[in-house]
Amino acid sequence: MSAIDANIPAAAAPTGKAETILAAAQRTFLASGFGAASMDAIAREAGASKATVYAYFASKEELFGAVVARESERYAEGFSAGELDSADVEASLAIIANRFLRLLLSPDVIAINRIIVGEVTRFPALAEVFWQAGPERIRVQVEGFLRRAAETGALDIADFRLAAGQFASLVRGEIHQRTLFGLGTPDAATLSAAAGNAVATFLKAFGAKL
Amino acid sequence: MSAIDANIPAAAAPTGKAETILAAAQRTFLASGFGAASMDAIAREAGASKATVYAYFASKEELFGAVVARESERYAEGFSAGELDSADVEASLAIIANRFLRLLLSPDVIAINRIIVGEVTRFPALAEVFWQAGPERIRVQVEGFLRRAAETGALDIADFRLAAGQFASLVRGEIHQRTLFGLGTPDAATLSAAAGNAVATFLKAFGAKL
DNA sequence: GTCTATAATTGGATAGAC
DNA sequence: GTCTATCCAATTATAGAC
Repeated sequence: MSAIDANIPAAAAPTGKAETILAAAQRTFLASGFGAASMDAIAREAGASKATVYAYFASKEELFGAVVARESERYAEGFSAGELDSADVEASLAIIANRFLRLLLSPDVIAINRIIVGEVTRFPALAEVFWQAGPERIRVQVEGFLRRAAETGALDIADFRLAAGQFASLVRGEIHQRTLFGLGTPDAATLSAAAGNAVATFLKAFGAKL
Repeated sequence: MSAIDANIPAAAAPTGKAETILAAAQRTFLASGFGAASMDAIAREAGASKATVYAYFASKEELFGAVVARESERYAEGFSAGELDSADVEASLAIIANRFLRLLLSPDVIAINRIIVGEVTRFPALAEVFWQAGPERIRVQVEGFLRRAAETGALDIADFRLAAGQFASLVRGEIHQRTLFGLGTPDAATLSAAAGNAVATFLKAFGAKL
């Protein structure tokens, strides 16, 4: 695996019936959204009857919650910045930016992002689950790297928390919004360029002056 | 009106029945989302019968499209950067950042943003309408200001389009995502601080070195 | 636990009177 | 154009057999 792969862990193969149903629900919800996904479709996708689905999950809402919790957990699971070389800041930031962007733009993450934003009025608690499992964990990783890198003298940062957020914002940039809106899927070159531009601007702002 | 007000034009008071229905549909869709808003509720909100609603709009989808188009049009209508003083770059950027952030975080814009993201699979065309009317128009305004400001020698920018996008990303920052996810509403002080932080970092990256 | 069949409700859309 | 009343399809949820 290349260093800039998104490194999203594959979902565990479903073992019991509950897992099968959960996996089917996940595919259906992520593909259609909460409202457009029917329990009929989920049962069909799982190769089970609706009654069986209801034997494991009391309602559509509960099933949805279980899917979101499960998928959120996977979100940032494979995202780390701990092993990166804090001496070579530019290269390490480029790796982080590429990983982050590939994770953010991966179809599953885009899909769950869309659905949570769309249903936040009906399911406010799920957004919190997603936030803690995803964006927050990533920000912590980035902040940790920035602190280590600053110790080598390569970065000049006063507020690490703020800087980590700004780095993430620069990396997300326009391309994340555009993908969320379904306006084209960037190819690998576009994506690497976006990551590079974000790192370049971040270093112009926070790179230590010689 | 203070210089940093979001300056969102109020919707025109509804005149005919069609306008009344459109306005009612807007309130209902923005409050509940597409799926959860029923034609019954919209008719009730408009003080009309469902049959009347269908006399003006052939289907729920068409009505939704009309609402999104109308609301998108209002989005960036009141956002301008044309009158700002390109000599005082920092102050002008602060004004832009504050206007932009207040616009982005206003309840109506957040609501329509959520609903478009949530329904992008079902209504891909609406996202394009929204993008052109909103984010794109704002980026153009920002890019125009950066070009004028660069002529005074206060900014050192190679790619204006990119820089405008990065400025917008820095301003949006974490706070926009958090608000979209319904995780708290920032007060005025938080908001001004966020705008200030974005401008400061942008100028560290692109301010002309003395 | 799992299925088939069905109840109960909701919600999009329309017919027909005025 | 507007209303009341209604149709019909879809969907959530469950009863009852095995």
